[in-house]
Order: sequence, then structure tokens, then C-alpha cells
Amino acid sequence: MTISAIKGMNDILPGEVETWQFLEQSARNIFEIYGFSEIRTPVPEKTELFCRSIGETTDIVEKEMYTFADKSQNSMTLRPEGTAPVMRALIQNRLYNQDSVTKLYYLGPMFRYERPQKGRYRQFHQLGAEVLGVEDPKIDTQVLAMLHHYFRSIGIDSVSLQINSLGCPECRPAYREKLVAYLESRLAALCPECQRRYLVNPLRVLDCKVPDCREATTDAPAMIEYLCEDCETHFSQVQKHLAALEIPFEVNPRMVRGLDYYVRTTFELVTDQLGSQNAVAAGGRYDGLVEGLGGPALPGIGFAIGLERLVLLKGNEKIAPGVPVVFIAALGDAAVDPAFVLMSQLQAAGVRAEMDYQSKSLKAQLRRANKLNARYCLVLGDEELTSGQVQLKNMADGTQTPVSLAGLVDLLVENNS
RNA sequence: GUGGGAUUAGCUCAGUUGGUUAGAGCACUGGUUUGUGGUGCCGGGGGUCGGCGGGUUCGAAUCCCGUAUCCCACCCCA
Repeated sequence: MTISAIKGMNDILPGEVETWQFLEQSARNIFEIYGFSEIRTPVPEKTELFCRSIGETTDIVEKEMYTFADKSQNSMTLRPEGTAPVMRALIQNRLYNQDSVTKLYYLGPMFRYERPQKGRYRQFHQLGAEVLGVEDPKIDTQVLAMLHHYFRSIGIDSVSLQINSLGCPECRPAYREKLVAYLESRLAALCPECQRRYLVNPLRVLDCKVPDCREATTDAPAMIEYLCEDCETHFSQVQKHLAALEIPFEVNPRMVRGLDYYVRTTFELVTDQLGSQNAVAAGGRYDGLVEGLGGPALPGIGFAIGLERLVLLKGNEKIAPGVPVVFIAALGDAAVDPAFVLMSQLQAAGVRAEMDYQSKSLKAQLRRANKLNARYCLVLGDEELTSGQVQLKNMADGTQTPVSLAGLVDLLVENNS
């Protein structure tokens, strides 16, 4: 039996890794324009970090974390998301002391123990950004503008932006009571799952996908109708700024978050092209999180993009792999070593050169040159070695140019640039 | 955690109502033709039919049960 990768954890292979690199490089370019710096944190963290930030009763903490004890019996967890570790690093290293605004982005693998399916894996990758220290709604809009800019730059337009406000510790409790009372009056019409959770997590019921539940809750009270004055102002300012920047969006009063730390503005970029995994990016404001983790009372807002989902969206348009500039075919055993030296010289000079490492027939070598889509091809045999002249063949149009072996490197270096 | 589908060559898949030595295309490889490659033709290697356990049968790749993995959906999320 051969050894296979762990369930839900995938290799990223040549042919698809080019798409990843493109998406990552584009993100670095765009995020830098908006003043973000990269931060890299460890993959495992103390389990407590996630319990305290994400919330004890969330699905992630309750049943999806990769938690284990190390040899000293300390409980550690492979990070299931990126925000909490970044906040931990921010507090530990006092990054907030540099400036009144801290802008960070991260990129890396996350782990959740779920049943894998399209666009959802046990090891997956998130690309996220966080802004700390600004409560002004302009920063909410700024973050959304950057997200919008990024998606435009990578050529994905099949997503739409949905926003909502979850209120704050001032106004949410009162709303929550109203919602629970409403749900209690409709309890019989809800799906069993919602009947179980309406007390623990009533907002979740609004996001239920069972048609009957949606039907039964069409006139449920919405958080945005019960926002306190400050939250109301904040939310309307975000929308005003979005309109000013001509960023299309729609308000979805039923959108909720799976993590407990979110307040006020929340948002998702959704698509209809990935089956049931419709969220490609999501995020929101988390004003109490840093303080809750023992840091200063810093407001924060951020998002995370699911890279596997982004790759799936981008996937159709394959990014062509690099092609060799020149392929060297060796004719006869005596030419193999000189061909190898020539190839090495070309590579050392910065020219992408290829040959066949095994001694094959000339036909097989040339077939490989064609398969690799090399731009030029030359045959090196006894004749060429004694005369010092080779025929450089242009594979596209078939034309041949006589070139001296001595001048070949210079010619190709020039041609390459 | 709950459902549905799948598993046969390196890859994509056929294999009819169970019936002898299990097939195709691509890929790989040898030869040949074409000016030293792209085309055509002729050959070749490669599979104990995912694994294990069990059942039905004269006979199982084929039917049934268990188990593993993958995919898809639910749940949830990015």
C-alpha cells in the first residue's frame, strides 16, 4: 500500500501552483498600496487563545479544532483562523505602539476538522488583513475598497458584496431578547436544528438554509432595525462612503457570523459558482477582541479570503507555465557531455535551457523539445563539435540560423531579455 | 456528526442479463514515412479489476454485507 495524504489535505501541484502564486503576488502588491505589512505567526497556538476569542459555543471551537497535547502535556491547537493569532502577536509585541493605526496582512494554512467537500478542506489557506486602532467608519469602507480593488485586479467579477451590522454590546442584548421571543412564537415551524439552537445562538436561525425556516422567519425582527444611535450612525456612514467610492453592495440583514467576536459592520463576498460554499471572503469589525485577550482597548476590523475558493473561481483560465528558451539535442554518445556543459553554461548565464538527460534517440529528444514548447532547438553532434557551428532552429516558424558555439550564449542572453 | 455517488493501466474511462487468456483513448517506448520534431502506419511494456474480511454461485470486475479512501450534498464556514 502506498501512503496517501491525510484526508482533506491536498497537494498543490505544478500547473495549479501558478494560479496560487499569481493570486498571492497580486495580494501583496495591492495590500501594500493600502499600507499593510505582512505578519507571520506560528501554525499552532495555545488552545486557550481560540476558546477565548472565537467563542466556546461556536462550532469551530466545539467540534472542528485540531487540538492535542504536546510532550509536556500543554494543550495546543492548529490555528483554525488567522485573526486571533495576529491579535495575540500584536499584544505580545506591542505592535500598536508604532503608530495609532496598525495594518497587517497574513497568508497561510488553517485547519478545521470538517468533512471535506468542494471548496472546503481540513487544511485550507486564508489570506487576511486586519486594521487596528481606528473606530471611524471610513476604515470599514477602506478595507472593503481594498477587497474590491483586489478582486478587480485578479479579474474576478462574479462575486457580490453583502454587508450587515450586528450592533454592539449596548444594543445587541435587547435585540436578542426580541428575536428569541419572536422565535419562541414560531417554534413549531422551525427545523429541528433551529429549535435546538434558538436560545443558544438565535441569530444563527436567521441564516438557516432550510426553506421552511426562512419561510417562518420572513418578518423576523432584524438587528439593523434595533441599532443604538452610535451603531446606526456608524453603519449609515459606511454605506455613504461605499456609495461615494462607487463600490456596489447590498445590505443583507440576515447575514450573521460564525465567530463570537464580531460587532457592528460585517460583510461577505458571495458567489453562486461554488455550490454551497458561497462565501469567498468574509470579515467584520471586532472592537472588543484585543481588550478581551488582555491587550489595550483597540478597535479592529478585518477580513479573510478563502484561497482554495479563490483558486476555484479563477481556475478556468489556466496560467501558462514557463517554457524553455532553448532545447539542446545530443546526437551520438560523444556529444552528450558537451551538450550538458553547454546547457549548464546557458543556465548560468540566465537562459532557460533544457536537454534530455538520458541518452535517447534523436527523434525522442526532438519530440520532447516540441512537447516542452521550447522556442529554439539545436542539434549537437560530431559535425557541430568539430566545426564549432550549430544550426539554431526557431521552433515556431522552422527557420534555421547558423551560429558559432562561442557566440551562442551571448546571442541567447540577448534574445532572452 | 448525517445522507448520496464513486473506486478497473501513469491519466480519463468502457466492460452489455454474473461465463474462458480484462479493453479503448491519451501518455510512455521501439521501428518506419515525412528534409532533424508536430502527421500517418506497424509494434512494445504496464492492471492479481482499491484493500481486507465475509456471503450468494459450478463460476464474481460484475450481486450482497462490513471496512478504507475520494467526490458531492447537509451541518457549518473562508
